[in-house]
Amino acid sequence: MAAGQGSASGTDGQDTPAPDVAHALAAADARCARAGAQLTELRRQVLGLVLESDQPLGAYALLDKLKALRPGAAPPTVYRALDFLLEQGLIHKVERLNAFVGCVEAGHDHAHGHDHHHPHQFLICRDCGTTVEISDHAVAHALEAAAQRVGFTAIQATVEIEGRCATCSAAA
Amino acid sequence: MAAGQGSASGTDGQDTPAPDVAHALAAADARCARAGAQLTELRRQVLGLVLESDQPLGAYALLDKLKALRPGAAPPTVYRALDFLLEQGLIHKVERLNAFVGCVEAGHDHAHGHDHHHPHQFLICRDCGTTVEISDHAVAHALEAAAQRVGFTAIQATVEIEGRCATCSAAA
DNA sequence: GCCCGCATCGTTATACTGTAACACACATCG
DNA sequence: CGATGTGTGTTACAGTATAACGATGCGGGC
Repeated sequence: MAAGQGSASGTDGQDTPAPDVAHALAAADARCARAGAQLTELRRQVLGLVLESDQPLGAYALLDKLKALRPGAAPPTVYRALDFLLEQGLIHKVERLNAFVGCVEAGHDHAHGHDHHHPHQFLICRDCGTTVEISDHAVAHALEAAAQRVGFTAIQATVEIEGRCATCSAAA
Repeated sequence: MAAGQGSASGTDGQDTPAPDVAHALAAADARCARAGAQLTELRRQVLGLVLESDQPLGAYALLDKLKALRPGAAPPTVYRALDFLLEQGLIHKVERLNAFVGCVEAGHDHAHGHDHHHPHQFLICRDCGTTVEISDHAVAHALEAAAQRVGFTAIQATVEIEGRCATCSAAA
């Protein structure tokens, strides 16, 4: 079993045995422990699959991968795990793609007390589809200010910028 | 032709409850004319339905309403119209709700030359579900700046802020 | 007039995304 | 032991969106 981490399924040229993933999983463990949440085997597997991919994965793509580890997996299997991971802030959903990515800050060890969602934004390249997560505080502040201006109390923001990444810009 | 739309009546042929809607439709006409696009009867009907609603409408809710005007309407009927209206910037999609709203700026008469998408943001209340569109330039600039900081060329941004509207905040 | 290409729309079928509902296993607690 | 709560397996279904093909109508070139 446990061979699951590295050579996923001949994805692309990049075959990362990913010590990053192992580290992120350990951080996730600590985070869940602090939050009193259980990072079960299933949830860890799903998180691992999301983290392994450098690009957003749809729920059913994830399901396909998960089936290699859990033959009986069905849609609710993966959706329940995803819901948990979203609640814990370990992954984010890219609404425009109906897909999920590991959270860039999940690996950071914050002082306890900061266990919730952090502001984040996605940059999605129209040409190559590459999706990058950033966490820009100026954007967060602008959003907060804009909301307050109309008496709205912001809790969480979905920000997804579509455009052209540096690589594709250079190519064009 | 007695396809009533519920409220307004009495006026001859035209069955438009809101003068806002009529105005917006006229503006849409002008806009499409300038863009060399055809605002056909179907598209105008769908746009009218979206504009009539003060809240986001899902494609199938829209389809149900459209069936009153066009018995044969099917999913592609409404999706094609929505695609056109999105391209023309006459409506926006709220990704988190899989729903569509009329564009707040579509009714404004801009100097020609400004026929494309404008920056916009949605405020979605968790309690009452009310969705409001704003167009905050500070947010737009912050997004642009954040993107440029990583060499990304922004073309269009989806911004949806979830939280509590003024009314629901006051109630709580 | 006639043909052709194009955009629009009708129609059927299907793919993709997400949930409801119920059953079972196990752990904790009185 | 029974009761409760969480996590998971399993079946079925709801909701969202698109593919594919046909029919119509309109404008341009012959």
